[in-house]
Amino acid sequence: MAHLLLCPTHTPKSPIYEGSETKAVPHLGVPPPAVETSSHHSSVVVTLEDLDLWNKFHQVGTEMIITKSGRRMFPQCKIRVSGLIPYAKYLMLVDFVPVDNFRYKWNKDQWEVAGKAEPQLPRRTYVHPDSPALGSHWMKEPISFQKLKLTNNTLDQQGHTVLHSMHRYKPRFHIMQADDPFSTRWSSFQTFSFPETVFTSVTAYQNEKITKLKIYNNPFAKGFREHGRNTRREGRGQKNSPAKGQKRPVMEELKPDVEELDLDRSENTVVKEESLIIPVGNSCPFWVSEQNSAHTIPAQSPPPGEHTESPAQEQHTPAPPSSSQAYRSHEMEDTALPGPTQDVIPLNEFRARPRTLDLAVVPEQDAKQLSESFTNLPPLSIPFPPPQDYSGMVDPAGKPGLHRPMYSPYGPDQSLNQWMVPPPAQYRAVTYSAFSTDYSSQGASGPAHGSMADWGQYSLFPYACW
DNA sequence: TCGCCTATCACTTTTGAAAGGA
DNA sequence: ATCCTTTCAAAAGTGATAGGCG
Repeated sequence: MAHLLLCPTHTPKSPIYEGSETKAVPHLGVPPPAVETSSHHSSVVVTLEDLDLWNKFHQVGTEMIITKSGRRMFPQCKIRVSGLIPYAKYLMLVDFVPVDNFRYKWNKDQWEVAGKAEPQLPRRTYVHPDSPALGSHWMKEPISFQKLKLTNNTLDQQGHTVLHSMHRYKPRFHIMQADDPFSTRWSSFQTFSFPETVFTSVTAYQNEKITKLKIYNNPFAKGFREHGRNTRREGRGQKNSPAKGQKRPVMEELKPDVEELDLDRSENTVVKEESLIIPVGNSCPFWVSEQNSAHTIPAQSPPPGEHTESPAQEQHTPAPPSSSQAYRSHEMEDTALPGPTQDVIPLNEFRARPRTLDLAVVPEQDAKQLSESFTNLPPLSIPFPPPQDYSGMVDPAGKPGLHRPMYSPYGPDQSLNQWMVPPPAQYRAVTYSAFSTDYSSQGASGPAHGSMADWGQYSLFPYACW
């Protein structure tokens, strides 16, 4: 199985966002050693499991089904972690951030921008049910977020991650050192994301290639794979949906194409090979990099069907660790809180502004870039306002026991001692209002964001879900 | 009419309790 | 009595599709 090693504080060039459709991420036979230097920087390394599978999906344009009742992700969010302190306890969290500020539609076998994104929903952070656990536990085997579910039900009370359909998102993995859930140590908070895991949320598959990939890689779809269209369906009318007439070929028709896609199921479950290791340095304030790189790398991924030009190809090769935003991580150092009006967050000040991190660094710039890369797109009425969020909001479902303040970094002691400790394997939605006090000003990540208020409520973990 | 969403279907895998054996 | 393995039913998950809704 291929691994993608990701180290904090380095942000190598993204292989992803620009039309990686036809280009595989290069697999390096001998991964470069993970770099760790100064003592105050973490040596935590995060590897994305099933990288080959993720790459296959990413090359086509990953779609994730979201349903009212909640749907698991496929491929799964699964990471391997190393470099943790074996006897320290950590929380493992996942949340999802929009990649850009657009709503998409599937038209003529490709994704197009359909308009401005919906206002962001209160973000939920999924907490791995094993949390908190010792570093040795997390490093023992890959960490699977198998039970994480995505939903489009804004009133969801199950603690599932609520997303908008037809939007693009990216999961972020957070590692937070915490001796117990009530004493979170912000100095050990780190965030990782993988460009390969960007996906478009849909309520029904749009791209048939994705459908094929899912069917041929997901064991739960075996029935469809082996029997093709159900007998029941054979008798049904032939109405096409949801993309009427453009997709839903029967399985017999799918097979050849599936082979064309070079699907190798065994590879996805057995093959393990180091393909790309991103060493981590210490000098790269990821946030700065992320911001500054926005002018060279569109913040949003292009339509999966779109090819990009030379920049995209460059991104498929291992780049100098400090040259990119894509493989970013966020580390919070145990330093003083930054001033509330800063636009750029030095790494060592991340502690105070964790939630501005991965947020779609989009608005106007993106709109421009998008219009360039989507040559076939109709004129967009841009600029679009930046993403919106509602930090510190309670669970919209209003389930009394499920959302509670989790921590308050700006409290007297910043001890973050309000983590809830649910029983393992149990969902629990929790809200917190970290940074809400001054976040409105922090949220503005650059001049492109005209409205501070829009960014102002962006929270990292509005609430967590167990 | 179009685009998106949802309930339902038939199937499979996963899960966990119960039973049995060492 | 404890631990391990096996069995099996229930639960959960899958994509496809008809039909609803705005």
